[in-house]
Amino acid sequence: MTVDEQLAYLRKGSTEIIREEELRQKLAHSQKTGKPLRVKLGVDPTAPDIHLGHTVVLRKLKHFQDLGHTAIFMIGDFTGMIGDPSGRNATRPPLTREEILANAETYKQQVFKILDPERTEMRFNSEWLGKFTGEDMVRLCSHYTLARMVEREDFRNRLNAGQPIALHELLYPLLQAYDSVALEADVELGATEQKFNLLAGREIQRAYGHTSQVAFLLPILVGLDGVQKMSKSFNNYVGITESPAEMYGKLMSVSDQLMWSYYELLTDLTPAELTQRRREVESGKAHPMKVKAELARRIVTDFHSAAAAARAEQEFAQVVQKGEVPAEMREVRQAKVPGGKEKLARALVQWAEVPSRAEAERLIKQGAVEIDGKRITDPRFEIDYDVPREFVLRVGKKKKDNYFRVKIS
RNA sequence: GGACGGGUGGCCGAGUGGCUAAAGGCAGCAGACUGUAAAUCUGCCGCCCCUUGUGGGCUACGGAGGUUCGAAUCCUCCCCCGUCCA
Repeated sequence: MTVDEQLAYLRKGSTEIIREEELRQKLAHSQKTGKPLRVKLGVDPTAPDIHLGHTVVLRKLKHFQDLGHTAIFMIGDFTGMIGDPSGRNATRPPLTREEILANAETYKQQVFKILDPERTEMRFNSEWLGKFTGEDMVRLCSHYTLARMVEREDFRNRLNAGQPIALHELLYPLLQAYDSVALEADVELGATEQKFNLLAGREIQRAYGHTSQVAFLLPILVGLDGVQKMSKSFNNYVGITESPAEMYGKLMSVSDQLMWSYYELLTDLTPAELTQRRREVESGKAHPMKVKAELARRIVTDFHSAAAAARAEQEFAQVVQKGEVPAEMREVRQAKVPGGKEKLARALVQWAEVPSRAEAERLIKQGAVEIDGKRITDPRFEIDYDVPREFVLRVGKKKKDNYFRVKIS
């Protein structure tokens, strides 16, 4: 591949590359010397489970790997004690060492679903930051000014709004920047909200006599709600370890509009293929639902397999679209009790993980509970434990995970 | 260190002695509609108990005490946040 072809390949799906010319030079230099670029991605160990939102940037890192470069997946176990202030409007309490390590471990197990382990350098920033002396810290801080720091949008907003900013939060960008020095990064990837941090990296690298990294920015994936960024705390995410059925169902539930952004950021369709699909939908040649199904299938295939995706699709059509009972469902066992019976509401808490009895009664009254296809609306309904039998229970919307096979024996 | 303002349910935010499990909004959940959705409409939205009722009980307005028949609301002390001054 020529340098220009490489550049085009990398550019897809990116928001901004600062500066693109520098990236071109770095790519050219790498090609000439045969020395791969060091491409850094740092993650905060505060959100242990990886969801599709994280994969946007991971996929880009993979693209660099595809071109033969070195991916550095850095877990900010040290900076995790601070928590990235990006996009946040309140100070968050520092995590404990144990929490951080546990989270980091989870990350480790998940990223290789996308990255090639052979070409990945897995690092922890406590490796160098843990050894930082007071003197090192003072020296690092001397390279930046308060005015510059407060320039940053989220700090400025919080300051203006009279919200607290703890001093250690100011350290975050500096430490992240120093990571680039320690790792000798040529490129750092990040979501757009990371712009400030990545640019700080460029300056700090220069201050330490290194060449500046290229700041490579990618869009933030919008969550399933179509409004907020995908995040576990908004509960609008698709985790990459979720079951095929769950993933498929969630992806099918995104709005028609949102699916295009998912196509762009979560699949390897070329820009041309993307435009084609869009045209087909707009002209009525293709049904949006079919196109969405393809998206769901592709993503499930990435994290599971084509077979799993096909099964999920079939199941979805059956359960959700036709309202049929799924082929497989979770089983719940209940011992037979002679003459025994129990309020359905109480049983739901136990069987279907309904959070409370009050909630269970609410669901019943609202018509969200079915036994063998028959809707139960009486909150006083009792389940008989006297006779051994089995039945199908549905709690909540028609989707696979809401069905249970209850066996009384 | 001082002066002033503030801390309310997952979040935002009303409420200044009883009518307040606490307005309103957001988020969430369920139902209807649909192409899976989205949008829209409707209902729900602290927990527990039952005889499911304009039912009973418990917990809740930063924390601990106190005043009162009764406190998110008043008093005292403490903790936390912000602004200004030093």
